Amino acid sequence: MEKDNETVFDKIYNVVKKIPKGYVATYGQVASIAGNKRWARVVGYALHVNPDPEHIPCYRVVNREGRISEAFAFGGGNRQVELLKADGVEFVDDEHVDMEKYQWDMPWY
DNA sequence: CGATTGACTGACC
DNA sequence: AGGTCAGCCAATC
Repeated sequence: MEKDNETVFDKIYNVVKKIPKGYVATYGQVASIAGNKRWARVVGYALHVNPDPEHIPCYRVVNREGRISEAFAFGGGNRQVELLKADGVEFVDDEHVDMEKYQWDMPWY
């Protein structure tokens, strides 16, 4: 059933793809769903390699502060903020997302 | 195979 | 309140 050939990265990608539009998730959140909360670093690394940016909305993944990492720059710095706004996500600051309202509450988990 | 890195988090000062 | 240190895990060189 589960393919052992899949790495943690693939699991993380799968979780990121599951993030509903209009919501954001934290690295620790994604890591927790992927398998272990301690994979927060791995999640960051996984998105860093980001083999499929078109299918992996990495811009919906933010750090625990609700802010997008500077290293994102996978499309142009603050560009991710614009994408999140387009999804209906509100910002408390130019770089901080309103986690209280838009953080993924994963209803099926 | 061993050492280093990394888009994080939490705790401590 | 804000900055710094250490810990965690997997992938890469």
